[in-house]
Amino acid sequence: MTEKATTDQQPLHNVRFFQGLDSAALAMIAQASRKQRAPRDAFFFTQDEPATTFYVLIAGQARLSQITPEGRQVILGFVGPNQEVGIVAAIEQATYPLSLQAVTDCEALAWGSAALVRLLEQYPILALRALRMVTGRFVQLQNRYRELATERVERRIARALLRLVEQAGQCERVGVRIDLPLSRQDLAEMTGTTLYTVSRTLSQWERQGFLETGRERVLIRVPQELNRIAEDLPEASSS
Amino acid sequence: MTEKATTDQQPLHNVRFFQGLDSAALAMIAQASRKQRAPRDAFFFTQDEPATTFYVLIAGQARLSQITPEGRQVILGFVGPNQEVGIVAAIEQATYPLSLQAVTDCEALAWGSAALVRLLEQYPILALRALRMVTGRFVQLQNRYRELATERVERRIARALLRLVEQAGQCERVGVRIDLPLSRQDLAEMTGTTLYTVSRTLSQWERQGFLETGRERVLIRVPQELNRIAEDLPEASSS
DNA sequence: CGTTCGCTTGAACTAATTCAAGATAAGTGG
DNA sequence: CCACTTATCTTGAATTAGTTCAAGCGAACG
Repeated sequence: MTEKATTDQQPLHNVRFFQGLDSAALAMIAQASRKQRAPRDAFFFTQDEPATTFYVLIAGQARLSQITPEGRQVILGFVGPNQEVGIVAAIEQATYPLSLQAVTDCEALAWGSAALVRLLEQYPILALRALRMVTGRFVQLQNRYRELATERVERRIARALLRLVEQAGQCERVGVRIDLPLSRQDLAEMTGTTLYTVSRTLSQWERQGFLETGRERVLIRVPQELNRIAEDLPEASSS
Repeated sequence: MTEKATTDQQPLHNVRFFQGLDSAALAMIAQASRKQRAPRDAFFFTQDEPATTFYVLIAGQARLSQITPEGRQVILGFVGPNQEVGIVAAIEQATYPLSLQAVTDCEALAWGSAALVRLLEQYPILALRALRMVTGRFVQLQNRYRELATERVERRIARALLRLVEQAGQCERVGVRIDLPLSRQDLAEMTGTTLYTVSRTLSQWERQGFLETGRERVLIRVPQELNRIAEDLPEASSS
């Protein structure tokens, strides 16, 4: 399941968390990692288990989610190539506050808590980098919280799709495809609604020609229209 | 409006952020601060303005809130004595992601960005402490996000009240009073609902004898009942 | 080739919002 | 101290956005 990482291709220099470190440092850091693969649907870690590992995703997409006591799932977001996750492993006694599950086959570099803490001590800039990272995520989550508290479902779905375009958009001839398996249920769990409402909303948009959908597949033909819905702009007039 | 802080009473040793530092260090840190007062309703800082200052509240309670583009307010939480806020000032070029407004007369210690960064460098443990702090807040916010996405209004209001008891609960003869001016509108903005729904819900609870309310005032007589509603426990039987 | 899984759609329902009107309490100035 | 003003709170009635339930469709999969 795990193997020593190859250092000869420097996969870390695209990772924002490590940006600014020189090649020697990156090589050292990569050396301390182990490569880990996770097939689709496998969990990197699950909510409430001790936080022992920090990951940088190399390939694939993974889902950050929480399960409510009643068994309902809430999707907090996705992690893609060159994104890091699990900084909480730097904190002693911490447990993961959510689960990370591969939605496509994934490949990641992994560091244990001890190694991570050593890195933070050895390269003090990383501690500040980590702080900036978590703060950034915090701000994003705040905005989503506000969105959930104040916006209608339709707009929340539009926003979720636009975020997914940023995260995993793949340009096609006729628009942008969201390059990960995405069910109606997933979208519902991302926006705090039900799969029925998502289905109805997507159907409507499909009728209007904004997008095309299929089984776990969304292709956005006219992102501007989604943007208009998300931002409450006036409808484009033909004059 | 601001004056040099007095160091002779060491107000910092109760602040979790500085916990573990020796008295000499605390004195040094206090020396670098300035004392700042804010009368009720004054803003320490507002959303989107450059983050220049890190605060530790000494006295009073202040409200963290965001305003939506449409002008609706969302309350993210409260800050009380010995709690710190504005670590984002350590990040260059950052702006505050929300506003901090005094809800009672407040007194705080303040450090500018430069001083804060110097502290983080001088006492490396503080960087890790800051990381832990933000991570902790992040986890809390995640849970509230999940709550908002999955729970009914009644339960969200009960949870908000219980959190306020933790934050600003004052024991009275007949129960716990929430020791800050708290309108129905405030509670609505904390729970993503309307002031009407909050009013109806509190009225119902008052009829049931769980609490007493007044103008901007809530006294919780039977916290266990709120807890029952918040956690969906069975109703207490008299057997 | 049948079964599973994801998706759609209609119809009934309901939790919560919105609107409206009045009650209550707190400040303000004469 | 009282009248006046303002802000908060309450409650009913109408409305609605979104949920829930149910039934059926169609593509993928072993």
